[in-house]
Amino acid sequence: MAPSAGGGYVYTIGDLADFFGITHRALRFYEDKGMLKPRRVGQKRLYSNKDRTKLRLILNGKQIGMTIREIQEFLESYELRDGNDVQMRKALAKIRSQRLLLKQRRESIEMSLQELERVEKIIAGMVEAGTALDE
DNA sequence: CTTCTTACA
DNA sequence: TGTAAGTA
Repeated sequence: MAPSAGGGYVYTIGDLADFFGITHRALRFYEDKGMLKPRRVGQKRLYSNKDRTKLRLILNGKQIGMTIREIQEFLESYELRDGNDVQMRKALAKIRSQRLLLKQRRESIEMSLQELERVEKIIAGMVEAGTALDE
């Protein structure tokens, strides 16, 4: 992470990828989607602290279950600095619906687990009793 | 289809 | 870097 003339830090694509634990390809993917616009110096991309913040927003968005399109919209209003309230309300709604979704999945998984356990006991009992052997 | 990852040239 | 194939 090299400091720029202005005092702000700049990052290479590898710096950011390592920092956030993603690949350079993901960064290019987001760039193709117009969510990141790193400054170019020749071939190289140089990311500013602002880019880093945007990437964090993208990753946070992913974590709460936003689609790329939703994140794009979120970033748009973030950049425009308007609709901040609306923006946060939407994010909050997304968080709540995602929590509900994950809880439902957990319920479903727990039911599957219980069913598996039930069947496992039956089969284990058969094996132990020799009932499973066909003869 | 979406959202990347991996890999090759 | 473009592309293609694989993934979940």
